[in-house]
Amino acid sequence: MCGSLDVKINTGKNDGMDHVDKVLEQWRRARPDLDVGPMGLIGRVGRLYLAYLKPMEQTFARFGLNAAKFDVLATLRRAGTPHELSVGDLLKSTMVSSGTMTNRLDRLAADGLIARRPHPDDSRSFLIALTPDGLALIDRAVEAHVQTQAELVAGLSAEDQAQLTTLLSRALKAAGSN
Amino acid sequence: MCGSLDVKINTGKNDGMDHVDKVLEQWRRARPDLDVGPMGLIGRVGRLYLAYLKPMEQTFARFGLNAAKFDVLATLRRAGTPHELSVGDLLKSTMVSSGTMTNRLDRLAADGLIARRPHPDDSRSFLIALTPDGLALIDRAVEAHVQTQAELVAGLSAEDQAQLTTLLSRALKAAGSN
DNA sequence: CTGATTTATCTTGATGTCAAACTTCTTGAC
DNA sequence: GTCAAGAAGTTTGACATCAAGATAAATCAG
Repeated sequence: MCGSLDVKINTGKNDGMDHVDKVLEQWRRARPDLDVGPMGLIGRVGRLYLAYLKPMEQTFARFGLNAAKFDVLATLRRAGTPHELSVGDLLKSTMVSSGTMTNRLDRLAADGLIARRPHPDDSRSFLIALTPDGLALIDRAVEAHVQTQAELVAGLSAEDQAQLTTLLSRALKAAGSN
Repeated sequence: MCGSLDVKINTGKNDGMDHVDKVLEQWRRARPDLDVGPMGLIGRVGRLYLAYLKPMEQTFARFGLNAAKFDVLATLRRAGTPHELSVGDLLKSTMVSSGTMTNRLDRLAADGLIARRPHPDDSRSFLIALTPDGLALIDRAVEAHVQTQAELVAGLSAEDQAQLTTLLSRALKAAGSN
C-alpha cells in the first residue's frame, strides 16, 4: 500500500526542487528524527557562495590572477596611496595564516606585481607595495570584477537585493561574526 | 575645508559597520567610479559562508572528520540502505573532480569507514559502501552537525530564517545555478 | 567479430592552505 | 645593561584540490 507513494517521491525529481531540496528530502527519509530546517538555509548559503565564486575566478583568470592573488592586490589598492601595507596589516585584512600570506607574497613578487622592502621602524617587519605593473593590473581587474558581480546579481530585483543584504547582515551578527 | 570631514570618515571605524562595510567604504574612497553595491551582497554571502564553515569544521573534527570526509559519508548515509553508491554517483552529488574523490575514498578506506568492491555489472566501476564503523560514526556525527547548524541560526527569528531561505533560492536561480 | 569511441576511475604534477616550529628583532622588568 | 617574554615573518611537513593524462573496460558502428 505504500509502494506507489515510495515510487512517486523516490529520488525527489519533482517540480522546482533544487539541489538542496533534494538533499533535505533524502535526509528526511533516512533520518526522520533530525530537524533539517537550518541545513536548508546553511546549505543554500554554501551553494550560492560557490555559484558566485566560479564566475569570479574566471574573471580573475583573464588577468592571470586567482582569488588569493586578487585578494592581496585589492587590499593594497583600496588602502589608497602609496598602496603599501605591512605583512601584518595584510594578515588582519585577509584572514589567512601567516604562512599562506608568505606564499602569496612570494608568488606575487615573482610576477612583479608587488615589492617587499624592510620596514624603516622595525627590522622584523616588511612593507609590501604594489609595483606600477601591479597597480595597473589590479585597476583593470577590479573593473572587470565589479562587472562580473553586477551580472551575478542582475537577476534579482533591487528590492530583493536590498532585503537579502539586510538579512545576511542579521545572519552574520546572529552567527557571532560581525 | 574638507580636512575635518576626511578625518571623521577616515578608516571607517564608525558605529555598526561590519567588515564588508569597511571594505566598501575603502573602495568608495579609492575608486569612486565603481558601483560596489553587488560587492556588498556577494561579500556578505562569502563572510557568512566562512562564519558557518568554521564551527561546522570543529564539529567534524570531534569525530575525526573534516568537511570533505563528512560530505562523502553523509552522501552515502542519506542514500539509504544499503548505503552503497558508485564512485560516479558520489561525483555527481559532491561536485569535486574525480581525482579528488579517489583521494577522499583512499583516506576514508584507510580509516575503515568505507569499503570498495567491484561493481558486479561493470568491471570499470566500483561500489563504495559505509562499513558498520562508518555508519555508526556518520550517524553520530550528523546529529552533532545538525545541532551545530541549529545553534548557528538560532539568533535569527523563524520569520527571518524563512525569508532568507526564500531570497537565497531566488539568488541561486538568478545566478544561473539551480 | 573488430576497431573506434566513450565511459569510469586512477595517477601525476602543480598550487594553495594550515598548524607548528623556527629565527630574528623589539620591548619591558629589574 | 641584560635577560625574559612577546611579536613579525618565514620555513617545514602534511593534506586537499584540480586539470590533464593514463588505463582499462564497455559500447557502438559496420
